[in-house]
Amino acid sequence: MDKNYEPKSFEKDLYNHWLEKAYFKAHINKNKKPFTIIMPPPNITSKLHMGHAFQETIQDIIIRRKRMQGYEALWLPGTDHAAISTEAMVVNKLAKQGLTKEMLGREKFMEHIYEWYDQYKNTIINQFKQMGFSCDWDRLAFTMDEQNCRAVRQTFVYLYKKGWIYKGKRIINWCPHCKSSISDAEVEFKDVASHFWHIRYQIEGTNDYIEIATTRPETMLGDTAVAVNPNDKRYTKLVGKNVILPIVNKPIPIIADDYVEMDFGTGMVKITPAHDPNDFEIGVRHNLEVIKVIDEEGKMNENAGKFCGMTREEARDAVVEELKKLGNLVKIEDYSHNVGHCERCKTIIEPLISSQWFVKMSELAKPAIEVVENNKVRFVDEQYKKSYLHWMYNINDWCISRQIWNGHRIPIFYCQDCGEIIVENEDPTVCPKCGSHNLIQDEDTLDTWFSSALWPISTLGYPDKTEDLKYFYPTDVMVTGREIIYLWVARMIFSGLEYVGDIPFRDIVINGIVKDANGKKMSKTLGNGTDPIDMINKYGVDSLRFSLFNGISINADSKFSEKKVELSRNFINKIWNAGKYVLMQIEGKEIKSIDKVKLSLADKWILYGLDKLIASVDKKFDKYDIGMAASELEDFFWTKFCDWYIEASKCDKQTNEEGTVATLYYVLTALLKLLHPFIPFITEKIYLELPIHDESIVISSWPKVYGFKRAKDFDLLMEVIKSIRNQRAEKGVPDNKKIDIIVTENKGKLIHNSQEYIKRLAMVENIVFNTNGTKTNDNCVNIVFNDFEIHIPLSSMVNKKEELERLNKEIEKTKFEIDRSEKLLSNQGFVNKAPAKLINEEKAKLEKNKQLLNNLLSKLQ
RNA sequence: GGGAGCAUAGCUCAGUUGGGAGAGCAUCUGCCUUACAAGCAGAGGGUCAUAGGUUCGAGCCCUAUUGUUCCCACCA
Repeated sequence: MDKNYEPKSFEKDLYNHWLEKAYFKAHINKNKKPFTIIMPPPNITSKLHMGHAFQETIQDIIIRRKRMQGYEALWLPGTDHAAISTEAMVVNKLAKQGLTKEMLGREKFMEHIYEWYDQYKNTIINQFKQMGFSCDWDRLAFTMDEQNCRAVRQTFVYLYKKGWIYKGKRIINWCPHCKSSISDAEVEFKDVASHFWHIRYQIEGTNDYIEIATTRPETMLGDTAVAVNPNDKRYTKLVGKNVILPIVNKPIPIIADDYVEMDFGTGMVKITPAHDPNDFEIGVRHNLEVIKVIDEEGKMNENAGKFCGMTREEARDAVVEELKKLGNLVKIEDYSHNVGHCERCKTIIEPLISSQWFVKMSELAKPAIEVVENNKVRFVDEQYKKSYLHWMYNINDWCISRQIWNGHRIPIFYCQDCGEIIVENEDPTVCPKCGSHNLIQDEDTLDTWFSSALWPISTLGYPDKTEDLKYFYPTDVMVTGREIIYLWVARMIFSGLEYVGDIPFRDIVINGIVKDANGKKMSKTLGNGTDPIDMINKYGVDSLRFSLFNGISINADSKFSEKKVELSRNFINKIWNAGKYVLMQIEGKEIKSIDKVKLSLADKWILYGLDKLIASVDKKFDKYDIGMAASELEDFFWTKFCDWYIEASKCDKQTNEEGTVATLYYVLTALLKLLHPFIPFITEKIYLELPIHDESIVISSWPKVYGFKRAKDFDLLMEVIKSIRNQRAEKGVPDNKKIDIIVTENKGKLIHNSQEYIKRLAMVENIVFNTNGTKTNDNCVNIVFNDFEIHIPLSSMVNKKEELERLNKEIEKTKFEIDRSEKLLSNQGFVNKAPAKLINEEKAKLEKNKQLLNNLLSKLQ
């Protein structure tokens, strides 16, 4: 092995080797249980960011352990076509060349889209490979590939024929500048300073007026009602009457609807069903006429009368002027409120009414609620179960049509001659009703989530009933972000249940967000993100991976900092050096089985500790508590294995080399395996250097608890060593100066048998045993244990007064402990109600401390 | 506006079914001890956000308050 840890020198080669050996490929194997993770597909054109690095590594860690545990482990990767954002990027690119979608036409435009995909598709995949992800790359899927197209088509046809897809009206977010509908997610709400215009409406047939307040006076031209809260006593009498809509001079009804808040504005809301989503809903409930007054360019249309042709902004001023002239404007108030803007061009969104396709949700939701309620599908973090169920109970029908060209085109064909609607698995060429060939396909595409919803089944072969589906499905765990529980997770659940009759996954792990060092979300616009590739180039993949997990909870948000990567690199460097040392020790030696050798105190201690570690790490893994598993492994490797065991083994190897070699090999091998899911490269690198090893750590077996006996004595010995070290430091003895100690051993032979450990680890030159009861207190620091005493003659440094003070402090501490135990044990409530185990422990402590106190007091004489 | 999470050492966070407050970093001290100075050894540092309650016993359970983060909705 090289002297220094240089990750770049081996990471790439190891990964390529793993690929060549096909370790990540999963096959149907009836002798093994499958374990399956389907990767949430990243946007095909995206670049690796910390979010990916984190979320994907979680899956890699889980799947690598399962593979080692002997499961047929499948991690199936894929990419998403991200219809809207890709279309936007391509439109922008074309705009720079002076081109628009419309100029090119649908077919040519789609060619540009696919060119774009081809250009970028390998970036993210190659970066995933650089991260060491153990996916079965031969199964790489794409939400627009042939398999997914068939799955989408057949699902659509199935739902349509079942009557669960229908056309309905809905308000969409329309960007008058981009001339496109945009999704809710692409609407940016910004606080805008504006006004509240108070307008009075005459009540029909009276001289009474009501007053409403609005931020959008220009939409009043399309008003078809005024609404009040049904519980608003001020207005109860007015409900059912009409008011005269000013300017338009038309009677519109006053209706009652819960949506209206009594104490906001005047408690009266003008209702414009064509230009406001909430008003639209109210319109549906009350059967109101829908009058569109603004067109797709953001201009007033013919329904706006004399305002026709004005922009929204011009019309607003003109309407206000007109109201003023008519005497209907009561007052203008300053007001700032949230207004939706187009994320890309910053134009104010115009909500417009339009025809959209919907999926009826009521029937699909039922089983999807049931499986989560009864934990067949389990949110590992229970808090999400509640919000999932709440959303599902109140689910709205799903609007699946999008007015863009990129994506799965809606497979609905219209006969231009007889109006027949044709929905089949194959594109029709002739109308089955009238025989016409004059057919056109719906212009819209499907919501990207329509194909994503099928992801766990389509990637395994759906709509065909494949062997893969039978073997690998339902998958085991889905790891994803909390912002897409509704958009994606929920839809995968009802899709799996409806289309293949089973849940898509058993466990759902919702991972947190990796934020910057200040706790801010990493974002492109803020420029506070760290490129994972930079970290890899500087510190290596393992360091980055470990830094993302060490000590964090994967369900909580975490803070990333380069410092953490550096610290992880330090740990991995420690592994490198420890590996180097162990290899030096065991090189050329016969490595005997651990049950065939004589074990030293230290050997027994580390082996017992390893057993406990394995059990604990397994428990944490099974709870998906992998961040804690990582830090426990680090602590064991560094503190117990390196700082204590390896140092102690330097004594043992003189007298019991066979045991030391066997233990070093056994423990290091197990630790490398336990660490492998987190840091695959260094663990493989060292593993392959071991004199005895399997073909690769990737496919080696996960460590199991052996059943070693506890070695209590070494724990006591550590206390002894620590107390000597402590006294040396307290008295200012530098580490390079060896000292002599005197030991009085009243009971047992622990110290007698452990002299080499003490000498080496506490920097002691000579140990003298005080066998004849000589008084050794003078000029000594006396460390008192139950069975023995350590006297450290530090004549030049020990001040008798100081030593007396130190002893008194020890005595006080022990007295305090005794007092505490006695109080507790005389408390009837405690004795009656506390568990027996605890009471016995307390009694034992009390006895021990009483004896210790006697020993200490004797030192004062 | 609705819902959820978090609040523990200067910083980042652990703290399993309630049973004596933990780690790492940072700080201070001493060491180049032949795997490792990207290291080794030692030390100091906390009214567990606040106020109540349940209990023999509360960082942990209950209630309220404050601060903070996120999700959903976007309000005329």
